[in-house]
Amino acid sequence: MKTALIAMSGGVDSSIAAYLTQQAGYSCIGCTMKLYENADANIPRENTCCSLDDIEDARSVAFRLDMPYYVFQMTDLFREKVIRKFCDAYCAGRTPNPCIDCNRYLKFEALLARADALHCDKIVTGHYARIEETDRGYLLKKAADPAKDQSYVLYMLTQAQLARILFPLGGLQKQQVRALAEAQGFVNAHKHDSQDICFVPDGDYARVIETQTGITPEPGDFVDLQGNVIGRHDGLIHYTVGQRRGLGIAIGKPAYVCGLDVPGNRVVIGENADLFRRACIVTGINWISGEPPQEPVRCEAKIRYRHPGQPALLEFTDSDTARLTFDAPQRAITAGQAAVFYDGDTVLGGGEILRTENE
RNA sequence: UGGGGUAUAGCCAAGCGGUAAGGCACCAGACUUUGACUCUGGCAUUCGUAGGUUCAAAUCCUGCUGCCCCAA
Repeated sequence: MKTALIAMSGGVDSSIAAYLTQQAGYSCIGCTMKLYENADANIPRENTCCSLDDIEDARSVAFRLDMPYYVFQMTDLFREKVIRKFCDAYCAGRTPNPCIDCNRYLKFEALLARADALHCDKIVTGHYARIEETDRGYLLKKAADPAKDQSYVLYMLTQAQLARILFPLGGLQKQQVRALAEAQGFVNAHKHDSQDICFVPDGDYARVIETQTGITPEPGDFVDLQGNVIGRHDGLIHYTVGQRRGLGIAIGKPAYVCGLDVPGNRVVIGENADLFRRACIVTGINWISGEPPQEPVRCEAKIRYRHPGQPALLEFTDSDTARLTFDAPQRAITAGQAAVFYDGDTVLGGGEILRTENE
């Protein structure tokens, strides 16, 4: 009998992933990765994934499904691979996507190591994405439910990993998942979907950076596109390209962050129209098939989680670096965010946006 | 020191005798497994201040105060 290790957050999705994997005939082990401590902070929080309540929810579901269940202590790894990288990126003027690092290093890399230790054939998560096996390897594809598709945050998966991963929810609609949870009487059938950065309990990510790094951000100048000083800012880490709220700049029309000048400790302000760029450089590219193309590739590219893919041309300049040029200018292409390339429903690969490029 | 102008929410600003537009900012929700964006809602019982005229004043008149400009 095949065995599977299931990552259970305590939410409805991974619970149903566990249920479906069991129904598919796998011998299952449930587990929750404890990524950070927040239970002792006593923060009233509905949307975290590592509180004691969440672990109890996961345990409850595993118990009902009669699965062995473990909690893996991964707070050190999470701090190192996710929180620290998150802080470093912000301090360097970039805007990171911590979910991607968490997936890469924790949900898949670390989990696979645990699966090996437990002699599990597969690992299972509640991600909404599909894996398809073909004679030329595995394909990573968008989920059937476009509203819940998470293929964007999975662009870093390798063929070796894809061979051992199951995404039981990839072909389902969210509604179906909820209905299944209700039918099974799972405690979390109506639990709120997770959202926001899990280790930032109140949305104040800047404070997390300050406490984690011990660095107090230096206030500096807001400048317009001509370089005129138009105000004072609270420190670079509070801002990201495209941001409008929280600037406190009243110039009669909406003001947006158009750029971060790290050496000058300045935040450049402009209008919405000033945010559009056609091209950027993407580095650290993972190509799902394992063989990056030699020729330029037409694709649809997403430059943030909830970006509708837009047609673009991808030209590699290096084995893991490429220039991405959109057919039409895109708003707020931001360094640190991931660019993910698609061919229809299929994820070709992705990487981190290094900078925008002028044409 | 004369002469002129102007004072409306945090900022800009409409209003010109009939009982406070709008924009920006801000706040709160919604949306969202990243940061953002976006959307919806809220936001001056009061118009520098003290009086006066009037049924009725932010709107007219007078004093005072602040700021701006010109002349010295």
